[in-house]
Amino acid sequence: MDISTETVARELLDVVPVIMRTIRTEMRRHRANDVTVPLFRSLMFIEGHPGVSLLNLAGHLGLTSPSACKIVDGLVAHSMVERQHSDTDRRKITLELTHEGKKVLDEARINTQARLSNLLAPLSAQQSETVFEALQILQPLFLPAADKILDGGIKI
Amino acid sequence: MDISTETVARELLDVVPVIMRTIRTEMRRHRANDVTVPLFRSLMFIEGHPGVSLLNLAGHLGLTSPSACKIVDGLVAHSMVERQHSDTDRRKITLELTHEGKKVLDEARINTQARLSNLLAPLSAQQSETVFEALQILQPLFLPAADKILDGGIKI
DNA sequence: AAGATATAATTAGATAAGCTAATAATTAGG
DNA sequence: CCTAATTATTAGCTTATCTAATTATATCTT
Repeated sequence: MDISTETVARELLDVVPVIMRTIRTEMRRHRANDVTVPLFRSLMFIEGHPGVSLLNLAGHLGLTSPSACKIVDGLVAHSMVERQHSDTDRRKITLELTHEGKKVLDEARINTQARLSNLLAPLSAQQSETVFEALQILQPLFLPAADKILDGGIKI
Repeated sequence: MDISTETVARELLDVVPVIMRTIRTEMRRHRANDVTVPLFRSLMFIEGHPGVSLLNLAGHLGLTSPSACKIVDGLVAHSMVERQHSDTDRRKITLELTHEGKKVLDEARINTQARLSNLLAPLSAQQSETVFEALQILQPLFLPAADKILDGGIKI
């Protein structure tokens, strides 16, 4: 069977919003400490790239800097992230997870993954593999460009 | 290779938000006539199910009725949808696409699909098929329950 | 058949997540 | 040194969502 990219596009348009909605809802359902999808993704990225600048974060999230700035404001206000001026370039900031941030992130990750896992339980081993492969195929196509190269030209 | 549902869940959490962001952005980029993702999905559903009630629509979108109501308000205000009282039950409303709504939907569909198609162009035939299969596997798992059964018990 | 209950849609009011445009601070370049 | 460019932030707007309360209609119970 030959599947056109148009067909795949239509299917993406159909299915992705529904999955997204579920993810959002599941995340909202658990929160003792409000972690929404963008907050979660920010925490994930800062955990994996300690010391990133605001623009790095914005690039990864695919957001404008004001949007990322607001998110960081919130994370700092809730003591999940530490924001400091960079020593080498005072215009920049550096972002680090706090102990609290790490804790909240781990909890959210565990809970959301568990709930999604449950939903995926009916899948056969074969199906799980197909889905996994598909996600790995899709990821690089949709990564925001800014995500591929960090400041120093370092690929991440 | 054996992929656990936990692994798939983590991957979903990683990849789906990124795809979703792209879809939103692409949709926003084109709009001569502002069609956002929820509006688009509403138009699609009303097209496929003329005469649906507000609760039907809310169920399909996975939203509460006030949220769906607001969306419908907007669609009616822009003459994309006609809202009438049901003859058989005056509490209910019936929703129909207008000519204008059909036009806007077709345009948005064509443009967004084309842009997504472009992004998907690098895929091999094999990869397209994997992605397509994966989406078909995932869809039923994430469909809101209200979507499966309409008023009369009719499966859609 | 009247009154109580349930259901459908809406309104009101809140919050979060985005955006663009403008501003402030700092660095880099001619 | 002064102009450019870059980084972050602020201000102000829109959209999308929610919960709780309201209105109108239908159904059920005696």
